Amino acid sequence: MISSDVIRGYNDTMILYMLLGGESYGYEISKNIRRLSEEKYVMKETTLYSAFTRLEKNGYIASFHKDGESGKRRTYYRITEEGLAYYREKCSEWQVTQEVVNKFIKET
Amino acid sequence: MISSDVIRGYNDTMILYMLLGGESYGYEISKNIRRLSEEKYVMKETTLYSAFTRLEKNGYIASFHKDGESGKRRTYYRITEEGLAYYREKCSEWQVTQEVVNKFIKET
DNA sequence: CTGTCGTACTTCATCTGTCGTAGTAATTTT
DNA sequence: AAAATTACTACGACAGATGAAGTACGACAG
Repeated sequence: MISSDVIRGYNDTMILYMLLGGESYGYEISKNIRRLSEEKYVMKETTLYSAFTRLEKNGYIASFHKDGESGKRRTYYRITEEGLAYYREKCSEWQVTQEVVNKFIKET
Repeated sequence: MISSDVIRGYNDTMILYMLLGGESYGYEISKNIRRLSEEKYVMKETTLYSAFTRLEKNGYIASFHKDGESGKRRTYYRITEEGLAYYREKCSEWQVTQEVVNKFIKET
């Protein structure tokens, strides 16, 4: 199991990635992350929802409601331009991070 | 610059790696990390020293003093068997982490 | 012989993000 | 009708990173 301290800096990025394909909402994103990671990473509910608040506060995502849906009050999110820019930044940061950390890793 | 949240889970691992080559002390480790990462990562002093306390408390490193040294009170550390085991664990965890995170990263 | 720089730490207080616990409430499945 | 799943929200605790500040020794310049 992956320790959360490692992933810490990438929860937001994962969520943003999930929104690249179009709007979505908490539960769906959560399941998709789980599926995409092949069950290797499961984001905790509280982590997920607090990430939404943070991301929205930073202007990286925008929330809205769909009326006409059945009674489940879902909050949908879409990624913003700023969010996309931030995502891209994080992607290139990740490349550097990998390079750096790999220098401290002994194979086998 | 690499954000600290990403590295968070690997500061301890980096320190342990530095001790694989033999005993060392704070300032030296710090400089070596800096050098090995090609200036891409500089561990903050407070982070480094609080990591030492944690690592020692967990039995992953052991501290000692060399007498006969000039008046600079250096605290030396060496890695323990448990520390080595922990380091190896972290290394294989890192492989999984990379695989997982990479699924959420779009190239270019 | 004084001041500055580099070495080698320590203490303390703060912040951020994660996570456990718990609770609400609707819909779907059994 | 009960149980499970969906879809959240609130609250409090905790760990690790960090900024700011301070201590103290040695070397070296001016």
